[in-house]
Amino acid sequence: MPIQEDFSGAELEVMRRVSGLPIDELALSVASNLWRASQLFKQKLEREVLREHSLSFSSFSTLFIIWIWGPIETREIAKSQAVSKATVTSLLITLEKHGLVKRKVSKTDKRLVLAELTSAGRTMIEWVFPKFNQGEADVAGTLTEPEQLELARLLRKVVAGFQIPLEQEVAV
Amino acid sequence: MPIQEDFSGAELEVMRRVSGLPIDELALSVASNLWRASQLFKQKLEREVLREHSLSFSSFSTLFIIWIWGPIETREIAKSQAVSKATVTSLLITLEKHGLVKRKVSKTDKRLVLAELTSAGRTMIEWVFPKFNQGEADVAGTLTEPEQLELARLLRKVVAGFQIPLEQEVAV
DNA sequence: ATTCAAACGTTCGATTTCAAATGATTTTTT
DNA sequence: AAAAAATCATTTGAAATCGAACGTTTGAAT
Repeated sequence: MPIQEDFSGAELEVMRRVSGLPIDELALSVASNLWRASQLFKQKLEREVLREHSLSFSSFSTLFIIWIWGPIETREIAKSQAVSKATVTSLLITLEKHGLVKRKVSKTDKRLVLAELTSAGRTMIEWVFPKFNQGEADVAGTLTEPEQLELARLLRKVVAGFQIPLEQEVAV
Repeated sequence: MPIQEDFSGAELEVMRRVSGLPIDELALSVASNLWRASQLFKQKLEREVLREHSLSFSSFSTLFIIWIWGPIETREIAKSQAVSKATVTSLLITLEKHGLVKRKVSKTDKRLVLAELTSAGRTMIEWVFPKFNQGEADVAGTLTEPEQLELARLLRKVVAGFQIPLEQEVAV
């Protein structure tokens, strides 16, 4: 099976050095390329799009979520971004400091905090998002359109796999 | 074209709200699922495998790279991990504090710093890596083997796309 | 040989990140 | 209704992360 020609040089060397150990090489290959692609993507967008607006990748993502979902609870931001509530607090403080976001306690449940954009925040996201999306298009553009569709489908399936953590064990 | 059924609920709502803007929805879909999958993967491994050994995802990755590549220069760790040199310095300091790694200045070029594992570091990575790989296998296991191969291939192609940044424009 | 430029790792300041602990509020039990 | 448990967001302390600035060392140019 000539799998070598599908590997990058570094990847091949790793495989060579862990061969002999009883490991799942295909899973290693999937995971390491997933991680590497995501990090390169993040860096590209931060450097080419976000830096000039003094936004971090996380700040931008948070701004985007608030833009999409209107006034939204802190805990929902955390869930949608797959980060802790503490992280969201920290991000919102930074965004508030920059005048892009406002926080207010919910009237109906005083434990909840709602986040919404200021007009400066709305201006910012509406200005930056198209450029961000262009960066996404540059990255995805490495693939043909059928390949992009397939990649999205496979990633979606992987993501869905995380959301059924214990059910099967409980069902015993 | 019934693409809806391939979207998750949240993803669909985002698409609905940005429709009307001239954006590349497929690229958005690829990028957001890439990022989400990578973050969920990182969190899963940190919680289920690394936490009990007091290792962060980055610490583990650094340990792994040093394990594979023997004494290795700081700049090469940075490149292979797609992080800045400053980050590597910080990670090596932490790893050194925990007695897992040793640093030494290169004899032939005093600007370079070489990192290598201590015996405690080697014991650690050889103990943790199989468990880490099992976590990778759990994640990849959501897909069939042909799907895993295809996902790895597509991600590898995306990664390769980052390594030819300006050539084409220069060629004009 | 001396100066100049490039490359390297580190330091610095700011932000992001998390788990654990905390304080406030709401819901459930009793 | 009072007490207990659960649920929030925040704070705290530690680490990760980056760009920019810095000092050291090497290589190139004069």
